Amino acid sequence: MEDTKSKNRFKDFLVTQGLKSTHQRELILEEFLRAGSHLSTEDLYLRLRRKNPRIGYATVHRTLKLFAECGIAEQRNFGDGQARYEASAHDEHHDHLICVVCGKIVEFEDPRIEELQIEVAGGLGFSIERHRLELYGCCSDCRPA
Amino acid sequence: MEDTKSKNRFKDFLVTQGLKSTHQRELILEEFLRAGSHLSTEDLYLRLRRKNPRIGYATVHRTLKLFAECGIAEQRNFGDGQARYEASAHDEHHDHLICVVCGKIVEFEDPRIEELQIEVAGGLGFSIERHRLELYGCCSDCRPA
DNA sequence: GTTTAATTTGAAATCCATTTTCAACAGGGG
DNA sequence: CCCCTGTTGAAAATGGATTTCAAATTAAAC
Repeated sequence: MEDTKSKNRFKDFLVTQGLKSTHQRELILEEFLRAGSHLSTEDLYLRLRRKNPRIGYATVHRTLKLFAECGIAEQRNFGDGQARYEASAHDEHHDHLICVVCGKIVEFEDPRIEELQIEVAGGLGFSIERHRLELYGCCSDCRPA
Repeated sequence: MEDTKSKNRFKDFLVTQGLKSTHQRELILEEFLRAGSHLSTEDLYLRLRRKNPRIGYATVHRTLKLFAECGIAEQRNFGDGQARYEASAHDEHHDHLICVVCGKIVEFEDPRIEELQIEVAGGLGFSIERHRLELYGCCSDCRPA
């Protein structure tokens, strides 16, 4: 249950940072974990409003930043001018394939590419800390037969 | 002379699109080609102001979009909240290494990585149109000996 | 349970890069 | 030169992210 893991990690984070556990933070975490990945702040905000109209955009925004800070979420940016968040699977990293027609986002991972990145960077004197790889193209559903 | 090539391409673009060749557009293109790559709109605007105080930000912005449209420039986004533009070398593609300490940006290219990208995407039913690969790390100048 | 000190909330305001508006201006064909 | 159309630039609008601040909530202390 990744959910429980994330919830515990967030609780621990709040405690160690001297922050408080609130109703809103719980609601937001619940909904964040329930909803699929790659949601914008707006997306999550609207989903939450449907169930609890008394929640504020600012709170959703601040809470998502907390999630990122404590490591249970990662911020992404696919160039549409909106930050998106996804629940992070800790040990495994992945990159993204984005369909330019329908907007579908698929995750993938390839150790050979990672390997080459390290090699290339090393050759230029860099040690890599993180990277971003996004492939934009057309998925099979959107390609004319 | 890549410069002449870009200038001609832009001229052709203006003609075929029924757009006009103006003093400002020439100035902006000159300065864009002269200045190094990875400039933000603001950067270029300030450089231009030094020589010609009568040029407007909106014009620089619009003109950079024209450059991108006609293919002599590419828009980049390295996550600092500002779009950057670089002169595009047509036949060759490259990716970026960014030093998280000093902000230095190095370009690189590796056909093996490109190859693998196509392979991986194909396996998931995608045909790639373009991609973005950025490696963030620490350059040799910034690494403690 | 009550008090207290500190954090959190949410509506609204602010920020800031980008984009649009619009009246004055410039290009270039006729 | 004239006219039509595209262009310019100052200013305003936009839109997502972020901050402000008074009121509300939390959790520790009493």
